[in-house]
Amino acid sequence: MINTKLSVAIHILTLIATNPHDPVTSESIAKSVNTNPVVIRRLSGQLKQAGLISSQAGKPGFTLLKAPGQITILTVYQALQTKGDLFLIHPDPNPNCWVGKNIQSVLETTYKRAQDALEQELAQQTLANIIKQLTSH
Amino acid sequence: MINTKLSVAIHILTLIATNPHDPVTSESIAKSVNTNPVVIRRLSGQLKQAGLISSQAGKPGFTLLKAPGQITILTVYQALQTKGDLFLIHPDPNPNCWVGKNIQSVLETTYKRAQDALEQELAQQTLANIIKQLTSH
DNA sequence: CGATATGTAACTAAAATAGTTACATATGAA
DNA sequence: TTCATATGTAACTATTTTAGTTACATATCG
Repeated sequence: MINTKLSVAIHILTLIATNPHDPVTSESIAKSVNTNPVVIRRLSGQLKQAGLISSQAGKPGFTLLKAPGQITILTVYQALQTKGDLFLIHPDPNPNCWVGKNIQSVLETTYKRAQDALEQELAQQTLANIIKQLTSH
Repeated sequence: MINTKLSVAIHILTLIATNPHDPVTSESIAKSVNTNPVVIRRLSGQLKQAGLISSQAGKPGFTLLKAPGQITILTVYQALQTKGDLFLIHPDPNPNCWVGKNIQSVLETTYKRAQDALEQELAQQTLANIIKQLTSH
């Protein structure tokens, strides 16, 4: 299961993108997300490292570094990803068993296809897309 | 992240499918998976409830109820699923904020597409497929 | 210089994950 | 009919993940 970090990250980027003038601080974002400002700053740190936003200690607010149409949800997803695998495989099946010995590598292939399909779809959707849907609400 | 249950369930079904004659017990499966028999029995219970296998208390072994070619990985995945959502959305964004108020429903749509893409791919792959790949190793 | 914000480390609480012990119940061979 | 053996489950524990919080160092700018 994919945790709420992606949702919060998209929430953060949306607020920054739709408020290019007044500074959107971790404090104000936290109020909108309804969480602690540190949670926001931890995520903004990852988004910053991925080159999606910029910020400076002491200076309030964040700046979007790419156009919303250029930021795909896959990019955001990958910015938060530590280990790339969506599916977990049981770690030590019995190597003396015919199935146990080979199941892991077969599952890897199976899972890779599924994950590719997921990521391909996430690559189709952009921040601009999200914002557009939000405005039509 | 999707936990190891799906991997273990596929492992279970593979062992049952490839040993139609001698009884494959939770004990022997556990040895191949390298885990506790109770872990296997818990999963077999869910596979049983999904109509994929049958068993009787006291009688050793499990029986596959469908041809391996008719069992898709999606079916197995869904047999183990308690709540259907792959992505989690942060639960209570601020309803007084324009973004906070609508972000959840927009993310739902976004995530649904991604999950659909994943599931469509999982539906393409069957137990027969897995077994075939295993034998060619 | 001081109010305010970002950047992080460290800690806590809650939930998910996986494994284990214990035991009730059904089967089938001796 | 009895007993070894297997499935079916409940209950408990340990580990890891997830999310939130406190505390504080550091940078900005009026």
